[in-house]
Amino acid sequence: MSLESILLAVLKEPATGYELKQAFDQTLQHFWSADMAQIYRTLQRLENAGQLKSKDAPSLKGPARRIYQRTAAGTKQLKKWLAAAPRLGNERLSHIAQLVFMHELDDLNQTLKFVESLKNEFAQTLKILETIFENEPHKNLLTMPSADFHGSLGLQMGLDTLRLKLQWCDRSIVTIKKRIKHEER
Amino acid sequence: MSLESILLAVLKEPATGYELKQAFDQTLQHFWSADMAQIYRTLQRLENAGQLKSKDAPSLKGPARRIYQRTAAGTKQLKKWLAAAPRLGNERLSHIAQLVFMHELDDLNQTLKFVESLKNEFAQTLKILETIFENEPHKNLLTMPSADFHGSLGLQMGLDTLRLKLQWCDRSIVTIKKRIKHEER
DNA sequence: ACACACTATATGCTTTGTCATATAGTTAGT
DNA sequence: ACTAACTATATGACAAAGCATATAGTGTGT
Repeated sequence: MSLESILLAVLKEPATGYELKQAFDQTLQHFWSADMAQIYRTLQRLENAGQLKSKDAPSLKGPARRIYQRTAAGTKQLKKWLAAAPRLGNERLSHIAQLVFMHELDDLNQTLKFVESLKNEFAQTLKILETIFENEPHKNLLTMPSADFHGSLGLQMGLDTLRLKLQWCDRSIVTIKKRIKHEER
Repeated sequence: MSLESILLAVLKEPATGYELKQAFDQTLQHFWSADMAQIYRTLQRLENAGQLKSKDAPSLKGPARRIYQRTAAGTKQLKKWLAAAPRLGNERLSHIAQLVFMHELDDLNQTLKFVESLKNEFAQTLKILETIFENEPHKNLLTMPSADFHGSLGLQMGLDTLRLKLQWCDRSIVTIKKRIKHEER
């Protein structure tokens, strides 16, 4: 399971469920999202399976924290996942589905509005990724640490994809407007 | 729920669960995938909710078919979904997660192999979409039927995205190879 | 006669994911 | 003193998704 593997990956460095949730909200969610309930339960499951261990720790502010860390068994499991072939073809792009079937609304202004709001969303996400990129100490791709290098490849994919999506929005908006004008005649 | 809505959308024209599954396998899965069990059960649920109606029909080859069709209530429900704002941020790109954490394998040749296999997958999908595109009677975007126009917007997004992903693969492969050479020194 | 592929629907079981909510301590502002 | 925001973990209930498998008729090749 991907969430299990992602948690194992992040938990090379010890962290609590709460911290993991924040990591998801900030960066991870751009390729995988997870909610609290799921994270806490998955951590428990991984500990029961011996792939994580945990210890209690006091909190500066709030209730006691439970710090999880990967075990050797967990590392083994993680590497197995990392070495597997990519699993594609489970795309879930509900917004594209919406767009494709939107002719049912029989109102191109709705389509236009929809693509414009898509553009907005993409632009916001792009901004976030750009901030992440800028805050990285852009080291040389050849000499930077391997973890950073791999992260950089992923981030670049995200940046490129979002920029393309914005272009697609712009072009689509132009086309839709043209079609609206054409309809008005 | 997106699957429900997608089924409602496709079922303007009557179809059986089997035919819907084929539609998913051929084109729909590029933005939403669903398996048989899920489709049949969702159809039943939608019928119970009065959004679809079905009738039995004999089959030329095989057991009796159950043909589903959208009701007025179903259309209403569909339009509600179509008119809603896009729901982004539920990305589930396990392959990017894999790549980002692949430094744990401590073997850039594995990373290289991984990106190469990604490239292969993307290239195959692109071929499929290009075939779909070519088999369309490329009508004028201004005058073609509205359903085709909306489909075309979605298809264009898919084509653009895949071409970009292929470019990303190529650039990444070059970079990884450079890093491998750099490491060898 | 037999195997295999295809058409066709359906159920059982399990895993994942989502949403709401309970509990509880800390900090900062009004 | 009160409230809101934040830190922190957890459970209950349910919806969605995934995987295997049962059932059964038809057509094709060997």
